[in-house]
Amino acid sequence: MGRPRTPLLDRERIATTALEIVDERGDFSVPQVAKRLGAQTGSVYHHVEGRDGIVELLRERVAAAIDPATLDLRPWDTALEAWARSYRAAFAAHPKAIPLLMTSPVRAPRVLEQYERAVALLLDAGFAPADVMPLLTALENLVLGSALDLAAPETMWELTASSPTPRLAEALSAASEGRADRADRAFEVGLTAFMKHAREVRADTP
Amino acid sequence: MGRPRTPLLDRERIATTALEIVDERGDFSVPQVAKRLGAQTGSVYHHVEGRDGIVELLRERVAAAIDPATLDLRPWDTALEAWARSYRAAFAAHPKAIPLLMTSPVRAPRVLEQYERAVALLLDAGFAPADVMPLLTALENLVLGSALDLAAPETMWELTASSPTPRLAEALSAASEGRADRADRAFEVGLTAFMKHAREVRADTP
DNA sequence: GGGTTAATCTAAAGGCTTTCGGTTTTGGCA
DNA sequence: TGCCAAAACCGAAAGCCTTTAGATTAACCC
Repeated sequence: MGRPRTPLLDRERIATTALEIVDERGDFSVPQVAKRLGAQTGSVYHHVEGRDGIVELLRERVAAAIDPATLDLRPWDTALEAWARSYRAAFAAHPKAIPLLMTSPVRAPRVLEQYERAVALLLDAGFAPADVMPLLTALENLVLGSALDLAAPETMWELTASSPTPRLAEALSAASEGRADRADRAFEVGLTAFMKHAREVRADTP
Repeated sequence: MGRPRTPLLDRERIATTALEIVDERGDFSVPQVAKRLGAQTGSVYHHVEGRDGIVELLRERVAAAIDPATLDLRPWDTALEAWARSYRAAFAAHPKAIPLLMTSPVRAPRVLEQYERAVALLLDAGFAPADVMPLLTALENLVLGSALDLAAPETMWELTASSPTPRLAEALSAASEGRADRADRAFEVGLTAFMKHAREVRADTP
């Protein structure tokens, strides 16, 4: 009891452990984190703003894997596309964490900076100021929607050949892929559509 | 105590009450539902498969507002676009419920039927069988991603003029809309992009 | 060296989910 | 009509969880 010679806890270790648990079980609790770090439940609250604080830490941790260098690429469309892929890949690396993190968007300073640079990228590329936010928001929606898809269990589309939905079954078997492949292809479709549209919007901007 | 003359609980009333609470507070608990219906907590479990069962009920309830008649429209692109709008509107009607419902997609029979018909719509319109699921999944991602956006609090983009992200602030003020407007416009951007791409895919199909 | 701050523990309140056994009513069937 | 299984509810309890508060000891700064 009392203060230990070498600290047991800090935000870093709490975040790492919580993410570890989430990767394993799809969820976490404060007592679970504490136990794994050899501490008591209450002690965790000295380092973190409650359970929600830990979730926010996880959001930042996962989003830290988004590669900011993608936004240095040129031309603008190459950069934007690479950024979107990196954004999605960051979440795909922790599929079990997605339901926990998706409910509110990432707005850590680290990511806000990237939005700033993405805005600059589009403005400098000649987009009209009023077009920029709707486009970036649509891209974010695409990324997050696809990430959500990645967390959906396979069994959702498990249909027998004799199901009452023969044409759905037909379309599923025509794709003949696992759910990861299907999720990837759907993301590619959405991204292709978005990029094409973005290029047209820019071409139509005086 | 004992069985009451007129039942206090049934799945219908439980779902209605839970949705009511979620619309007010953004979340619900079984004791809250029970109390509002004048019953004890444990009694609820006689009608429903635990708390998760209630969430599934809410998912179905909200998705029931998707208008299946949209899929009767022709030509195919008018139908698909109307369906997507109706799909999103169903969730938009309960913004506070979105975080609770988004974590796994709706796969109630009622909605599965609509997927079946959407598949038929695209196949009959001349799409290649292998293209259908990726397209529909991408559309679903777009709808769910945009719904998620709808649930995000305004404060997320609250930036002062003197923020360290001047160009983001510039783009936000150029749009000069509330968050609901911005979410709507982003959905429109995504939907426009998707529909245009879908038409091209079909045009390229032999 | 002494006082302040930091990190931990113990303890407890209050909420949640879920299960179980008891009690009363209902509805079908002999 | 009378009986009995099933249905619907209550009461209670187990075992989680989140969060707060006070006590205890170590570290740090002057």
